[in-house]
Amino acid sequence: MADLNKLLTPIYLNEKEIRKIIELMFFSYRDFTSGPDKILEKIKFGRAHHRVIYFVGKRNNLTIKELLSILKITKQSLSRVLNQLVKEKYIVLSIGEDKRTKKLSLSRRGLELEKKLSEIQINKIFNVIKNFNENEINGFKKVLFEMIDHKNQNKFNEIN
Amino acid sequence: MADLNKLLTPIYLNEKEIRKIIELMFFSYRDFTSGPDKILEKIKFGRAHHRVIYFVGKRNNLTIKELLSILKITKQSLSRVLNQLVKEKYIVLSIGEDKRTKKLSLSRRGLELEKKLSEIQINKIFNVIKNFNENEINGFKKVLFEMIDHKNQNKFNEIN
DNA sequence: TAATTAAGTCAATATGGCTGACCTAAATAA
DNA sequence: TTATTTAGGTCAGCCATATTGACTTAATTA
Repeated sequence: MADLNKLLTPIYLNEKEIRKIIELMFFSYRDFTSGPDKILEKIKFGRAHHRVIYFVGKRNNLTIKELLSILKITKQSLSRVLNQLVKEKYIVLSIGEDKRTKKLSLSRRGLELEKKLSEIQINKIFNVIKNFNENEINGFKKVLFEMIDHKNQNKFNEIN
Repeated sequence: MADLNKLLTPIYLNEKEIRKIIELMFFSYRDFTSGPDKILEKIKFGRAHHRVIYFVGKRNNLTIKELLSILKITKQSLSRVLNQLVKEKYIVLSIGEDKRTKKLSLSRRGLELEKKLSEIQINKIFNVIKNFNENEINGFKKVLFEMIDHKNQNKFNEIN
């Protein structure tokens, strides 16, 4: 059975090859986030601040609830980060039509920081994928998408 | 110029499309690590323990220095995690030919945990990529590889 | 009017990083 | 042979990010 498996399984489905993917995920994600991390450090922010700025920048007038459902962290965790961003005027709050809700948006200052941080990642991705053909890039995106838990794939689709 | 760019830039190199990749990286990495995280939680370990177990399992008789150069964390950070793994008998230390060095290897217990944790990620990847053709999978791997900082790509090649 | 929802807050806890300072023992270079 | 470098260890303190649990307020909805 094990031998039959070896005969019938294409090489790219071997455990050894799959383990390479595990490592590629680790190394690439680490280096993918390291650029923004360095800038954030200077202004005493962390990766969590970047995420908030990123998604607020993407969807202006996001409510806290929506943001929590994207980030999937507790409101207590978000609270610390968000309060800092509001206090330091990167993010502006306003009250929604439903007066229980609050809408988040980037200030000019916040938008500047968002640009600065995302630019690094955008450039990195651009410089990588420009050397690949459309099929390869689509393969990359489709595989990554399928690596997202089924229940969370909707979230990606919702915001895009 | 901006208009010319729009005319000449393929759609998959647009900022909007690249931002999707940023999000795919975030969501996929989060869900990729969530499986092992749940198991680790039960035995009061974290993701850092998984990494150590993973790379020691991959390369038996790894030295501390080599492990540090893969993980790129400080020895003080590694120390806490590693001491726990040794104390709880997941990892065994022995002295190298160069008597200043120590070699790390997994105990039977450690190997069992490694299997249990990696199995989740291996199965997840297997179940995703089995539905893709070889070109798409290669595209995926090649793009991920190129997302690794140049200076760190060697590290991936060394261990593979 | 009662129940639910959105948001906020206080407190305690855990994990995973970091810097800096300092130590030991072994290997290597001058 | 002595001096330097290297591998590893340790103590202390700090910071960021996350968690759980308990409780509050105000607005909406049943």
